[in-house]
Amino acid sequence: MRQSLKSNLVITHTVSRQHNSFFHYDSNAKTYFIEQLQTCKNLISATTTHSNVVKSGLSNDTFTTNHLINCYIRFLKINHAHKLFDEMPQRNVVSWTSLMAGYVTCGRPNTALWLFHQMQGTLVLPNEFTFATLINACSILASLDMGRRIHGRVEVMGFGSNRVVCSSLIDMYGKCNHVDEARMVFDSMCVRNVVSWTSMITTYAQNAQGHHALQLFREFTHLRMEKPNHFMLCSVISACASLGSLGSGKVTHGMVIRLCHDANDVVATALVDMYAKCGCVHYSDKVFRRIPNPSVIPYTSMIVGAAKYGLGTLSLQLFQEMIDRRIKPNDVTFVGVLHACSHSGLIDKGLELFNSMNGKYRVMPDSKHYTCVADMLGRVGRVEEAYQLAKSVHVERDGYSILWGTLLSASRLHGRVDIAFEASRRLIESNQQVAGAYVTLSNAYALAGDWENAHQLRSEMKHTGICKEPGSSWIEIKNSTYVFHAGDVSKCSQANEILSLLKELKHRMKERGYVGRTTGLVFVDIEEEAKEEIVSLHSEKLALAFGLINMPKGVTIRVMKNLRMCRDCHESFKLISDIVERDFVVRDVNRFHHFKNGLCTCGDFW
DNA sequence: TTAGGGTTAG
Repeated sequence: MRQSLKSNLVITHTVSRQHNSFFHYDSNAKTYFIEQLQTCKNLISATTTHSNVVKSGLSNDTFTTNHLINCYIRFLKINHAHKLFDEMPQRNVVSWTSLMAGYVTCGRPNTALWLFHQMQGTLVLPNEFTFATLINACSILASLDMGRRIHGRVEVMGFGSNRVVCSSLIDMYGKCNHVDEARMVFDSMCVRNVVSWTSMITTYAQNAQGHHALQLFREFTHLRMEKPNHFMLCSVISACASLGSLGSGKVTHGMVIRLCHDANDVVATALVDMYAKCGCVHYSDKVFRRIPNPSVIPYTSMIVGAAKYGLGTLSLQLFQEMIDRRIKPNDVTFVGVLHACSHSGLIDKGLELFNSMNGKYRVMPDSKHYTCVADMLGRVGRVEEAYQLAKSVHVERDGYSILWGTLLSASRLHGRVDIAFEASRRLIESNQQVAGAYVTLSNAYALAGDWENAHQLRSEMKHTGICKEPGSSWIEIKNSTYVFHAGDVSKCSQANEILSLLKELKHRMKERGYVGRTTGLVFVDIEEEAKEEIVSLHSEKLALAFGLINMPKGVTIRVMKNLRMCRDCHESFKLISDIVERDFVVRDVNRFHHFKNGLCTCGDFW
């Protein structure tokens, strides 16, 4: 790399002879070079200017060299930047911080931390820019220990109230899954801005605390200090998705449109994901089709959404479409298409895609893909093949438990107690998913009629104090959330109604040829997992059924005609109408817009 | 008068 830099300089030296007016240092030349470095559009221009800087005798000037370093970093030429840094007679805090930030940008956060270690051996002191960069490196690495140590230095050196440093700290603690520490930093801030609020909202959203994320977003909007930007809206949409909260998701979508962020691809991708997770893949598709040139991420989001909804053919069509448009799939895309094949019974196609991953698409299969294939084979009863696959691959710690957990479920489902036993043994030995492994193995014994072993395992769990938290699932109906815990319907006021509905659904599904995963075991005390399964299995259909009961179609659209909405709201309504069904729109608009004498005075959806 | 923070798919 260093050799190529020299070559470039030789070439550009020849070129620059044509207009060699910068052989001597003067301040105008310096200003000109800096402007060139800040605005140059390609590496050739950068190296040409570099050559002229050298000829003009400015190569020892710290300020100009810092600009050169940052210019090379802009083109991701970190080795060029580091060589310049090494050759500097005098480096200041900007030189150090620029190079550290460059390494973070180039995906080498560890080198940035190593540079900080080197810097501590000099007389140059770090400033708030340096700390923000270092904390960002810790965030990427999810290195809590290093992050805490740098936080300590931040406080000692008096940068603890800097807004940018604090926002980085919130993000770092969030990425390390330490929500309380992130909140402590957030609460300690005297002045916050949209970035600090976004960091905290994102922390909640990414740590399964969607309700807290939405609550904080409400607080932010009530303050009316700044408008939410696309970063914040993305996190809010993501929180709605994690909660499966369609109502909040649609309201946030309305806000996205009103604040003119609907053309942002990242926001649109978040919406695609949110609608799919809320069970409205049809809306996902509408949002997706409005993205002019979707990259691999929106495509993958749509592929995964369709896959989870059982629309395997749609997933595969989208996959083919992106290949035709020369968009390169990545590892996540393959998780999506394999998942689609698995859930739609497209085994041959799934195996064909899996086998072509490396050769045709240059994506190396990893534990996620092995698990998808094991799941795909297991679902159709090809448990032996799934078992052979799992035994033949080497996977890391987390991937290992997921892969063998999948094998355990498949073997239990198809009565292969031998494989279930081995999968459980592997999980218990690896000290992961231990309680789940005990319960599933116990169920496998019960399914095979081996009640003695089933009870013995349960006794063992009691004696050793292994306890599995009951699973739960939830649905949101008309802005209320209904939570179901495995094996406990007593807290639900509509238990009888729900159970009779489940029976009815099960009956109809059987009529259509559905073969249940659970049999008479479902209502035996020992089988809490089985109950969990039946509740989660039907929750989506339950939501639909409740929808039919409690949300009749035909909420009159005439109401809208009597209302005069402000122009913004009217535009929002028109756009949303294009995306979602009308009866929902009417409810949403009536609920979240404020009307006075038939005139919309709405300033905010919230 | 150069360097720093928050977003989307599994």
